[in-house]
Amino acid sequence: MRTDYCGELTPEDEGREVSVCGWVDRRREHGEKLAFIDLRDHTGVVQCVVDEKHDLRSEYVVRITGTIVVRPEGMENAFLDTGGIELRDCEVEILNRAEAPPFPMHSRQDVDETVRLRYRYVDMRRERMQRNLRYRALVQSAVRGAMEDQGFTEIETPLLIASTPEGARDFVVPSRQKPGEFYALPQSPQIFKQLCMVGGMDRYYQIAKCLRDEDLRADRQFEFAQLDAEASFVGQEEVIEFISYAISSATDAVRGVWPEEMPMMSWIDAMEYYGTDKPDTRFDMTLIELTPLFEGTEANVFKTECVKGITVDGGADEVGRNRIDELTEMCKRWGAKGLAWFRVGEDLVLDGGLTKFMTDDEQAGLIHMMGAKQGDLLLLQSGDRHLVRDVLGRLRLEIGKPPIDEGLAFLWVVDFPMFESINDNGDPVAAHHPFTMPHPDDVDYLVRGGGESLLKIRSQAYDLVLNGWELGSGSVRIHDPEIQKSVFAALGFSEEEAEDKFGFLLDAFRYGAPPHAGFAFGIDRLTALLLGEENIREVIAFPKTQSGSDPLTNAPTPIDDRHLTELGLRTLPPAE
RNA sequence: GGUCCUGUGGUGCAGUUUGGAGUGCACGCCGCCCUGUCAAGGCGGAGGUCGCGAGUUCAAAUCUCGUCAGGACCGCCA
Repeated sequence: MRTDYCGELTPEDEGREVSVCGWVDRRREHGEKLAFIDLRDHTGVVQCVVDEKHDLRSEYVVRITGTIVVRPEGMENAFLDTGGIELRDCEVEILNRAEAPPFPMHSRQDVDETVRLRYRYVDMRRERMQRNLRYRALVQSAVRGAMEDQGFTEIETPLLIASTPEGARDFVVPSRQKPGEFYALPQSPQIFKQLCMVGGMDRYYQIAKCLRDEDLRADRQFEFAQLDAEASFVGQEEVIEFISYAISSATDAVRGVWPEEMPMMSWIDAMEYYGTDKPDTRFDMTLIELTPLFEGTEANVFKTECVKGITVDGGADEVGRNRIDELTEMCKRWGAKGLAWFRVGEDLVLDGGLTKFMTDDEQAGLIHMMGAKQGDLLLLQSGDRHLVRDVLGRLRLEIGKPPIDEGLAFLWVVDFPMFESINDNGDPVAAHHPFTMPHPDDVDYLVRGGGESLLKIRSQAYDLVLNGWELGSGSVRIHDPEIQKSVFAALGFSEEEAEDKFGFLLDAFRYGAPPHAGFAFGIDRLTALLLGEENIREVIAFPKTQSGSDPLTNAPTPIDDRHLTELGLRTLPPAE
């Protein structure tokens, strides 16, 4: 049926009779005896000269047979890859007619996303989705290749698994054979990959679909793909090497450049200097510690646990009063009391409502510590340390964040704490999952009811960040059942609870578990960022909307009563 | 659960602040003309419950309330 692809024809094909198949991209008619038909397939577009009567319309599916001719001088189209040639003496065979597409096929204007998703099969023909989905495939293949190179074996893990109460909300599947009982869809293959390590598979990987029933965002869908990996007899350093290699291969496949070595930063530095555990290191504007400067100050605003500030270069003029008010409102929404600001004027004189409460030394010290120069704007937060970091971190992004497609800044964040806080029952809240190995120097703090000292425990957990997005995370796992028991105990699980939820894992660890460590990163997020897309829906063939529905298939849909009965289910009227 | 933004022929927008006849622009679509165009060109035409529902008003795309859909974000996502 087809001898060649449209986009691959060149002047070297001159004289060949070829058959190409595809969709009518555009037609330019010059009376009954001459028409130019641009025929499009997934490789590109080629101009076909049709000089007989025909009835071709946009998006008709056709096969065109003709002879390749180098275009006459002056008729070339420099904007088209095949612009040097055309098909002559064309015979047109209409394989299928088509209605006019519901939106323009060219990418020069944005189209409402609901309409694109409703007609995704048409949208997919357009350049953007063709490019994105093909690059996504390149990412996956590069990642697979990199893992295979490093001795990893692909193993599939089940989709229908037991529900675990930890972590995100599970998607649940009713059991027909055991009415009233349910499977859960995996939030990640975490437990299975650890079992593979006990099973002597040595190095496992999988591009796994994971499902979490939590609200959707630009970087979150119900279901997403991750490169999931685990290796035996290795620690953090090796895992970071494995994953860096896979990520670099993917970056090379898409961007054509192998990234420089990926820098590392401790979790505590990320929090203190960037106010977040996923810093966007493409720009500076770091959080500067000012607490010592205001020790013993008379200014009430700064009589707090922590004072930090950021410097906006040239912000004194660029950031107007209205904008400052706007930023202040944002800070309040984020939980702050307000926003302290100072403009640095001529001779480094500070201008701002709070200067009258500050001594000359404090003002001079502020300028010095902030590294400020004339024309800068200084923004300060004071209060509880967690809040100061958080608010300033958000403010920093609000003011300085570059467009998502500008540059690539990978960053490994290491030395996460084991527990992120103590809840109202006095139990610690795990920062990562409860199979994470504590830092060897900190194991002694790991006691039930340890209170605040538990927060000092570092874990051997690490994240990979790209342009301020969390790409993925991993850890060295606990392989010693005794340590695992004390972590469960510290978390406030009773022996029975631990046995009930994870007994099979603890059992497995008794039969010779090797030391092991692993990682997982999101394929959707990586692909989106590599392609400069700010939304993972753009790299997913059939994504859901923010409210979790699919405009194409209308999922989710009700199921009929007979089906419900078979599953032993009954629906309740919607809650008030 | 919450905050904010958007909804106007098939598509993208303007019109809404300050109420006065479905008004306009670009693309697309349909018909006719056109033998070298390539985002072809020329002439003509069709196409609308201004998301939906209530309210205010002599009068609502425009103001108010509610609701639905989409999006960004907060919460949530071990």
